[in-house]
Amino acid sequence: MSVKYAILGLLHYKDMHGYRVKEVIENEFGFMWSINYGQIYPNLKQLEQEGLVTKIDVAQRNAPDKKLYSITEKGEEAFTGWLNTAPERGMLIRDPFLLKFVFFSFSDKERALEIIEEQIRVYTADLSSRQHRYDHKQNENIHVRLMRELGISLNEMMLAWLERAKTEIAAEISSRRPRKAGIQ
Amino acid sequence: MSVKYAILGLLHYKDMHGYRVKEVIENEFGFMWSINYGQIYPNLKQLEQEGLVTKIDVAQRNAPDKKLYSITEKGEEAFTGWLNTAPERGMLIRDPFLLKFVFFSFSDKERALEIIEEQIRVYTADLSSRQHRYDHKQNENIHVRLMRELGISLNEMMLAWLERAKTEIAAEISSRRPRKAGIQ
DNA sequence: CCTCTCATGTAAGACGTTACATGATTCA
DNA sequence: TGAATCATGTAACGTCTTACATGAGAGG
Repeated sequence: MSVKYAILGLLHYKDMHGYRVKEVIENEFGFMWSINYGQIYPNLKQLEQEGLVTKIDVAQRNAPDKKLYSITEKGEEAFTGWLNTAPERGMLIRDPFLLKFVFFSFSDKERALEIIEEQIRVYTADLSSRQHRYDHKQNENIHVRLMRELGISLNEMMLAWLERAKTEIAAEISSRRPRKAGIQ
Repeated sequence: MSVKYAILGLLHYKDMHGYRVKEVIENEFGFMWSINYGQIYPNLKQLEQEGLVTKIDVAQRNAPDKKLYSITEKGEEAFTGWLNTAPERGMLIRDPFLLKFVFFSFSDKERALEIIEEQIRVYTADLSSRQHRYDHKQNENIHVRLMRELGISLNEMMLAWLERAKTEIAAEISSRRPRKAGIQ
């Protein structure tokens, strides 16, 4: 949907080839975006056909040739237009863990707790890598810095919530008061 | 990907028809899931073919007929198997606003602030409707209650972050120290 | 020698969204 | 009369993921 504009935005910042685009998106937008070559290369081709970017082949000595893309004036206009428009739809979180979580009342409680603990480990690792990245890169650009802070806040909030969930669910197990499950 | 299991999970809780499935998903998983009939009806058909659910037609007097689906034993097994398996991939947030946000260093600062303010209004409205739902529904099921709390926490965190972002960006504008933009 | 990184691509399939079609009843 | 709610569905179109294919150079 907006992969196109994400690429355009990166090319607006500097010329890049497809491989680098993926790298930057993974490093910078990794917590909110996933991308793969099956999206990048066809999109770059399409952007070129639409006249929003141009391509030059660059030969390299000790690495494969690459195709450097630059944004055109028409591309700049498209990008600016998109940027100044209010975003279409709101945030969507897709997390297979959260979906399972809602149904944990129907599952073996001990197994549910195990999965929660696994998840805590995952988020803890995520948080420390984000923290590390935040501390060890210069956060010169205010927007990029704020985004990194958001990633950290999100992670911290999830962890706090998971710990609370774990405690409450564990308490329910030990007090053995099976209640009727009820969604809505 | 797991729409199938979401439906199975709801049918595990009680018999439902497609229309109701959508309603429940929107109300309960609304902040992490979006769904439409184009997904539900074909999925129900497929689940039936796989023998995971069965269907009965129910005639109604003052409303159109409906097709009530029930989970089968095979369906229960499939659901339990899925539930006890560690979730595949991690959380993915898709938010067109956040994507724009990263690029706001390239945009007209005043316009960027306007968009941020719009976003604050959106999240404020979201929060109060979630708060309202939390206060006015019985939260008998611990997992459903915890999920609602997560939604509220998420909302509060986003608002706090947006307010901070707004203040910092406004401060930058008034101090007029244009810095070089830099992603990584 | 084997694996990693660099680099570009395609094809098939899964998944999701939008828009349309139908039609009765209820409520203002 | 018109809109909203209840209810089911499909077709077309987009988007995303997975898996494959290719190949050179660097480093252990």
